[in-house]
Amino acid sequence: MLTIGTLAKKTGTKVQTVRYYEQIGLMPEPGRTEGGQRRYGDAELDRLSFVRHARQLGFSLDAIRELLDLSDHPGKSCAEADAIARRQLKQVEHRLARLEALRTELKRMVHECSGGQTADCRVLEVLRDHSECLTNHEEIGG
Amino acid sequence: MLTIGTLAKKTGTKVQTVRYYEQIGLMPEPGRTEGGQRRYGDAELDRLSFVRHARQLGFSLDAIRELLDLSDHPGKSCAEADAIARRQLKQVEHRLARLEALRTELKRMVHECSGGQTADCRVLEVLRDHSECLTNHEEIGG
DNA sequence: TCTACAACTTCTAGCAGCTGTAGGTTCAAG
DNA sequence: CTTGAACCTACAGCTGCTAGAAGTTGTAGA
Repeated sequence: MLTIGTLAKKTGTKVQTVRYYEQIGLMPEPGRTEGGQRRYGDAELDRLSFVRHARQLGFSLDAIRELLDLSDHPGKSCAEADAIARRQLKQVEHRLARLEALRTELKRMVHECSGGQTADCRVLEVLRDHSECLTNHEEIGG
Repeated sequence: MLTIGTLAKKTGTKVQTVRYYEQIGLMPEPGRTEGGQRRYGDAELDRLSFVRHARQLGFSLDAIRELLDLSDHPGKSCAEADAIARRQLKQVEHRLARLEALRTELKRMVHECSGGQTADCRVLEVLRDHSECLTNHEEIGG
């Protein structure tokens, strides 16, 4: 039986985060000691590892909820899990494209800065005048 | 003189966001009509455009605050603005590297999914077992 | 067995950067 | 003068945690 601290350490999670996952129903309510402290078994360890790994791959908590549900029903079609992963892949590729455009623009800004006074700063100038950009970056980006 | 709605439309911002920027001191308190409605001039339009453009390039509101301050003092050295932009470029490049690793992993997951039952789903399997990953993705990523 | 103290407990608030809603007021066109 | 879109304030909510306060439990060493 693992304490919440041990479970957290084993999965690279903060204790508060484990409790948060329990609160939002992503982790089950675990058994407790007489004094009221949480104790976990291997099933919970596996589940939390799954969650953390999916988070590392950028899945949202909602997506993870779906994936966990699918994982809990081995007879279901794999298609749904596949769709979720594909959706995530699309998102990642979309963000990649955006970031690449941003990198280009930032590089250009930085490159053109001659190091004088802010009155002539290319960085500020580009920010002031959108028309100087080579790419469109309409969406909020990060 | 522009209403807040017109200002918002011209800069691709939501009305609430403009008020939010005012609240956090990123935008100045504008003049008001007798009835209490905000009215903006060209200076505010320029400033908001600057802010939005910087947001699109992924700068944080704090970074933007600094950039605005530099922009307001044309005699200052350009070095600070340059440093902020370089910092931002570094962040973008870091995120790019992460996302590229994620894309690789997601592609592999999706590619290997044969479309059967969830019991044999590669997507879920990979999530369950981190050791199947080719890359390390320790940080939270997206 | 006692003591010390790390680790646990709940509760609440805060972070970024907005976004949405409720309930009311103002402005401008017809 | 009426209508109704757009404005006003104030505050709650979003994601995914994270930090702090104030108090309790578990366990190792003396």
